[in-house]
This record gives sequence, structure tokens and C-alpha cells, in this order.
Amino acid sequence: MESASAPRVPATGRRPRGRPRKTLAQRDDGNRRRALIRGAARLFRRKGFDATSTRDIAAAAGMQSGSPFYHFKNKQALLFAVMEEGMRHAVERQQQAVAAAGMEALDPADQLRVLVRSHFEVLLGPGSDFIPVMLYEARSINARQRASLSELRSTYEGTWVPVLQALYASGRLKADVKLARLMIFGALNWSVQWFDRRKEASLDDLTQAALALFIGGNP
Amino acid sequence: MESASAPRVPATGRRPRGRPRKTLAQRDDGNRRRALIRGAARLFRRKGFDATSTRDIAAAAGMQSGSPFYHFKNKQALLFAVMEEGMRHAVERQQQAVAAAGMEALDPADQLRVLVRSHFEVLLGPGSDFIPVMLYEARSINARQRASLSELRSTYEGTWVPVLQALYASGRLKADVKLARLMIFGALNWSVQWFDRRKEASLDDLTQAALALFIGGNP
DNA sequence: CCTACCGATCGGTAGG
DNA sequence: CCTACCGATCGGTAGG
Repeated sequence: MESASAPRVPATGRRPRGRPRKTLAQRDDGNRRRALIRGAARLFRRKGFDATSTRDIAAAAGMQSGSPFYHFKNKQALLFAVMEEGMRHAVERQQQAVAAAGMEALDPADQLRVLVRSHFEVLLGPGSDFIPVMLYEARSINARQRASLSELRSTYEGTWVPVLQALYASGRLKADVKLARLMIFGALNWSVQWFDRRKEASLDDLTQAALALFIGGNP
Repeated sequence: MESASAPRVPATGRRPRGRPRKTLAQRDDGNRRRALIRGAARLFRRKGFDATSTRDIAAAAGMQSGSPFYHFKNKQALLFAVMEEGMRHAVERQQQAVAAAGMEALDPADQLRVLVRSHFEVLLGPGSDFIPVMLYEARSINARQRASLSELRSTYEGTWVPVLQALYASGRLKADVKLARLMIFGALNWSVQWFDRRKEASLDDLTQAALALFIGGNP
């Protein structure tokens, strides 16, 4: 369907055997692009955006130094792609968790538990470089990109608001809802600085401690 | 006491009048060094360590591009100096706050209030670039420097432990003390990401909300 | 602390 | 997507 044109075969006189090889440039673009994003996420997280060279990223995806710019306009666009992918994934995970838990039937404390647990998953679970990059490299994207991300962010954070309001109304949460939300995200997001998958507690332990800290657990 | 040697005066025949000017290189070294640290703190905070050039830092202190290296071995040493100064200042402020509040006479909830308030001061008060740099550029110092800082950090965090333990023992704090400490610092430290001195709440409001969130306020 | 400078690296591009 | 390359910038140094 896409391979019959054979003009690039060297004129050796022998016909090519087997499935015709695609030119490198024809390899599934989406795949290569994703490989760049994944490698960039890992490197941006480990070394930071400014200390990561586009050559490092290219090498991580098995490419030559100039090739990332075939897929992305510039380095900043790559950073934005990492963040956007991270946020889309986070929103998706959150919605799955909410659906799987049958959120409406739960009392507000258990609703919060679902959201916290899902948040830790996105933040600290396997392959979780995207959101940390988004949280700690926000300085390096431009205003338009920031605005675009903040829409996704509003969707994500919006889910928390009614839960916190219900907890406040019932007296379980004692702090001003707006400041509480900011501080709760801080408490959770900061875990990327100290959490060690190998030692420390499990994500369930963290969730337990967070709930206990914010609303005194599940009395 | 330090000005009688006049060998650098050009032989114009006229004797110098007034207080002899020091050569540039003789100007109070401590002052110049501090100017570099202060400028570096501001720039590191605004643009990040990697995105800040030593030329920027030099210019902020009114120097030429090579001059910072007269005071610091390299850029990393400058970063470390910023962090160390920040931690020393934080420890000092904390001890002052503890002393001024007559800590021993307070109940644990009020002790926590004193620590939280002092922490916000160091984090968000005027001229508070040092600690944010230390919190968000930790990746860029080496192991020896990190070890040196972690001593100061232990001193600072050590003050919190008995307070949290007392709150836990009395049932006011419901979460595991170790995880609670980490999450509390997260909630507070994250504020540098969103707090705006011009809008939002005052540091007292933040303190109030934090206490309410962690231990249900002061019932 | 300044002047003058160096080697290395980096983001990005043209042309295929 | 590769090759070959450019201009700019950067950390750092020698020598005064």
C-alpha cells in the first residue's frame, strides 16, 4: 500500500528480497515522536530542562542531533509536549478512578481518598516523569502554552473543589477551602522530592497519612 | 590604619587630596562577595541555576564577566553559598522566633503556630530568594555540599519533631509523625509557587489555614 | 577586580 | 531523519 515505489534501491542488479524496508524517514512518525517525548520527560526530570541538551534527547531516542527538530519546532515545544501529555494522562487517570469508585455513592472523606490515591499514582507511579516535569519546569514555557495547560489543570483541580467544600460544610475540613486546596496539592506534590519507590512507605501508606493529616482520617 | 601605603598613586607631582581611594581590588571584599550572592539568589530564583549565566550575576553586582571567579571557585560554589546563607538565616530566624515566643510555656498547637509562621516568613518574606533556590535547585550541588547543607537542615527540621510528637501524643495530629512532617513541609514549601505578596492572603492567613488544615485549628 | 581570550557546547538549519 | 554546519553563548582562566 505504501511500499511499491522502489526508486531508492541501489542499482546493483539484484532485486530486494523480503518485505521492502521503509526509508528511515518513513518509519511510523507517531512512534518516533512519542519516543522523543518519553526520553525528554526522563531527562528533563533528572537533569532539568536547561541542563538537558537536544542532543541528549535525540540520543535517547536513537536519533542524530538534528533530528528532534523534524518532529518539534524547538526545544520548548518538546517540553510543552511532555507537560501536555502528562496532564492529559492525569485527567484520564482521575476520571477512571472516579468512575471505578462509583464516586457519587461515597461519602466526601472517601471521595477525597480516591482523588489523593489517584494523584499519588500519577505523581509517583511507574513512568511518572511527566507531571513532575510539568510541576517543576513551568518557568520554561511561554504564556500561550501556560494558558493552554491551565485549562487542563482547571479540569483536574475542579474535581477536587466540591469534595473539599462538602468536607468543609460537614466540619471535617477546618481550613478555608481555597487555601486548603493549595496546601493539599503542595503536600502531595512535594512527595516527588523525597519519595523513594524502594524504601519508605507505599502509595497506600501515603494516602492514609495524607487523609489523617487533612481531615483526621476516617473516624 | 590601612591607607598609608601610597605606591599606586600615579607620579603626577601632585599629592592626592582627601581620603585616599582604595584600588578597586581593595574594596571591601566581604561586601562584593555578598553582592554577588544576593544577585545570584535573585537570578537563580527567577531563571533557574542553569539558565543564569555568570555574566548576568556579574552584571547584577556591577562587575565584569570574569570577576565572580575572583570570589568563587566556580558557578556551583556560588549556588552553594546562596543555599548555605539561606539555611543559616532560616535557622537564625527560627531560633529568634522560638526565643521570642517563650516556646516552653506554650501548648504544642501554639508551638506549631510559631514554627509555621516563622517558616512562611523565611519562605515568602521580603528578600526571600535564598530558601526557594535551595529548595528548587538542590539537583545542581554535589554530594559533599549536599551533606554539608543537610546538617543545617537537620537542625532546622529537628525543632519541629518534638512539637509534632506532642501533637500526635495528645491526639491533635492524627497522621504518622514522619510522614506528617514531610507533608507539612510540602504544603508550606509549595507556597513559593503560588503565593503573591500583592494579592491573596497575608502570612497570618496562611498560618491560620495551615494550622486549621493540619490540626483543626485552635479549638 | 579588569582585559582579553579560549575551548566546548548548544539550539537550530539547509539540503538532501 | 541524517549530514554538515553555523552563530551565539557560556564557564572559566592567565596575567596584570
